[in-house]
Amino acid sequence: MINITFPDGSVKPFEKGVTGYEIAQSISPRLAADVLAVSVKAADDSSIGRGVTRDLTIPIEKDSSIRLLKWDDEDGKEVFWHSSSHLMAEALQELYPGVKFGIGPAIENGFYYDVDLGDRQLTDADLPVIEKKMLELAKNDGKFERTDVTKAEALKHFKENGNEYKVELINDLADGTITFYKNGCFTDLCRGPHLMSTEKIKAVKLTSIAGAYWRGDEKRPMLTRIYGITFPKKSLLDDYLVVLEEAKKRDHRKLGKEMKLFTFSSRVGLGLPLWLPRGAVMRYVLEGFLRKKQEEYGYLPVVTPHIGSKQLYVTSGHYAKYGKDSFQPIHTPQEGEEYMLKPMNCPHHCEIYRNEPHSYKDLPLRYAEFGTVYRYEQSGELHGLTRVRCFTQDDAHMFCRPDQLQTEFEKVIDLIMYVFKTFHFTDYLAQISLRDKSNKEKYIGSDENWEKAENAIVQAAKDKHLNAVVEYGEAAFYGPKLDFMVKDAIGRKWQLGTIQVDYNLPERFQLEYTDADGSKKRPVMIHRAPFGSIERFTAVMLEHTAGHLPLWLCPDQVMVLPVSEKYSDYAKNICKLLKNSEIRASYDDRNETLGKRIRETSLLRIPILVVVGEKEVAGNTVSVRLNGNDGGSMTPQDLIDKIKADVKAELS
RNA sequence: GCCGGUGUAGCUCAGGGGUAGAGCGCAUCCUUGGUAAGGAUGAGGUCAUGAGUUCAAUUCCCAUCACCGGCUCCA
Repeated sequence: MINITFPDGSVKPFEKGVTGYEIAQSISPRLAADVLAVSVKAADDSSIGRGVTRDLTIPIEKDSSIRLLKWDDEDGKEVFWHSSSHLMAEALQELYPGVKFGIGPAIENGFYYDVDLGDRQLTDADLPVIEKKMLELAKNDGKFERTDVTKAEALKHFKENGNEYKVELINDLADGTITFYKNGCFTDLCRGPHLMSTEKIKAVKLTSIAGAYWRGDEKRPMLTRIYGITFPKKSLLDDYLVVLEEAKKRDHRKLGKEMKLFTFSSRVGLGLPLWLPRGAVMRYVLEGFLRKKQEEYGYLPVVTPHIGSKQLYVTSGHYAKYGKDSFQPIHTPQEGEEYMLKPMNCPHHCEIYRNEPHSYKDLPLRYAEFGTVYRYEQSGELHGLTRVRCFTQDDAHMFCRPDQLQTEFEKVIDLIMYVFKTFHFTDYLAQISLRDKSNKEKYIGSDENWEKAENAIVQAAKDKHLNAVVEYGEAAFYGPKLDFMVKDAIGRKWQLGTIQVDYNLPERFQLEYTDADGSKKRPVMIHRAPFGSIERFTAVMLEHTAGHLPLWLCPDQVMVLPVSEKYSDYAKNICKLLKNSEIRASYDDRNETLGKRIRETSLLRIPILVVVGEKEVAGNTVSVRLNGNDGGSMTPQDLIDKIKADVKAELS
């Protein structure tokens, strides 16, 4: 007998070799019907992990803690979707004989499979056909059969059916750990785990077709990637489709149009946003918000030009690394002169540092600038305001002594946390990017400095109780970094805030300070941007709020509507009164019905609506509507006080 | 840059081998309104661009460009 420990801490004895499925059956038939996989952690396993997800049919041989995974469990969903990708592969194999398979994993919302269909091209019209086939195959209750094979057997199998992609994958594997899974007539190289059978898959939606390079390498063949999602119940699919529709309504490109914030023009050029008056006002408010906070944190404002001589970027090293993929140099009437649009602000800030000699007592120096930069992003990568060719970084560079690095870093984390808290970005991902230690020659700077910087970041994150993930090999070539990612409406992650340590530029620009003993030392540089860029931040914020910006940030905080033209003058006066108190207000006395003007104000997402008519004029009051709800009647001064108080509360 | 899709009025979209439609928006007029669309009239389009097939192309074919979904990239 062995002891099985359940998540609630209870322990039950079972026969040695009992399967997860049998355990579920012993508890209840309902559980046995719902369970998808089992997470097992042997009692003698001292590793930190939560256990290994396994097939329900694999015998458990030792005392273990287990979790029976159902649909509600993220791990359960992963198994479900992974098995779904095999089901799709089976359908593809039946529909398109000779298809070759790459990889087919579960992803955050569903799964995909990369396939090589030879000369055949799939279009959206083929997706329903594949969906139908999948459901048909699923109904046949296709069991997943697991077999252990040797590397030689595995290679033989895939060489025989001519699948060079799987052969390549197997060649990278160690012998002895290879498993095959078979469902219906489809056999795949796969580590598993899988469902017991495909019959649990009751609803299928294939969402899109895309090209994807084999193994993510743009020099290798491009496979067809088919994305899909499946559910154990039809109603769950319907719910999901509704959520997707809702998410599309929050798309910042749509909101930007509706709220008249920004636009694009092909005549101006690709990826070059045009900020409309309302967007520009919002942008100024956003900048002011950060400018004020940065002043508290001891930042010094600087302003630098939008271009710099080519020599500047040769010095910084960016020309050699990125020159040919950038906007190309600007040639002037003067022979031999070349200028470049600035792709980043740091070289300019380094030159500001060099303007005068510095003492160790002056440091840290923090130069801040809303610096507009120009980057020639690949055309296929441009995306609304999240990826553009001209954008404004809320940039700052700290020049500090090595012993100040960690403190400075922590202060930046504080600032970024303040920004995220103000915008209610609670669901962010913090990622520490460190060196790939097996490949140190890729990085610039001494081993010792890297160690110090990496430790400082890890320690700072720990001190600030950041729940950060560590990624090795993701560091920039010049230093490690800490990035903050926030998801958009449909779950794509975008990097917003970033803090990067840099040993490279101080070296290249020969930056120095004089230490206490009179010797010349090299400062460490920190790049940081809490928003990342105003453009991307605006995009993500719009999607988060569905366009309902916080009151302090709204381009128009108040719209004053006279009931009829008779009360226009009163409306104008109210508007003026609000403006005198630095409240952003407009009035709309167009020849339209009140109902219509209210509707348009709502579509612009102006939060406070003031209606004035006969009653209000008589009593010198305003009738207030707040985000669509009746806010009652009050004096203009009461309204001003209320707005001031609300704004203050939002920013506290 | 690569793979797939889309491109019709300012916006959202319908249509289809015989040179175009709706709603919203815009303009003018009527209406002077009480909390999410008042009424009438009118102006707007080289049907993305360029070649080709055809008696005839906005429609079919090809190329280019832009946008959308991915991939690669992202100082």
